[in-house]
Amino acid sequence: MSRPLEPPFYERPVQEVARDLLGCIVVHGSASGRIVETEAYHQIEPACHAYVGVTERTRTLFGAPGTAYVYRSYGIHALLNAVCEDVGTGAAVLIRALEPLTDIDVMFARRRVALERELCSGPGKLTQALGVGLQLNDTSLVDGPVRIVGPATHAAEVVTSTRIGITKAVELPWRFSLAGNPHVSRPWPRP
DNA sequence: GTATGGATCTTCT
DNA sequence: GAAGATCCATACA
Repeated sequence: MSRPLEPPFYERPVQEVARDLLGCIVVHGSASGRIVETEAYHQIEPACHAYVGVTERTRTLFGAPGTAYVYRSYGIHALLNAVCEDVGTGAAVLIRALEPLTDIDVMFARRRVALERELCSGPGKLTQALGVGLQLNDTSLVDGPVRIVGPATHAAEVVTSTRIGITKAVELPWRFSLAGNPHVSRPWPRP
């Protein structure tokens, strides 16, 4: 049986949630994909948007656990996060990569790429493939329109490494991915 | 295969 | 006015 993850799942340390989200499924309409890569962000470290406190942009980050935080990156891309921990705490898990499961033909139509591994292998790519946009900011990941369902179904080891694309707090090992999965956004660092 | 720069716009200083 | 949790096309090796 699979069902949407409930708020208590998100109301835990954000690093635990990031690790446990691997293998769960993101669903939007009839399109879905398995989470294979995540990153944790928390207000205590400067790479997180919430580090500067509550602003119009970051308000969602301090909201209820299990809420979607969608924001625009580099003026072009929409990035999907799952808000974690208590109300009033700015913490979220960035969904960085998915393994496409259903409605793959629709994803190809949205993405206009040739290879399946190019559909969702990056945080800006997967939102485009799923049709997730900024209008879904501050919506529920429990009741939809975008849902994350569990329990996790995968047999792979979880690899921990450092986060990607940031300039502050780069040393924190808060990136989690499934070992050997071809749909991750970047290869893993050498052992 | 790796390297570089452009696109494009919100947010905060 | 500058920077940013990115992606893609293009150039070169």
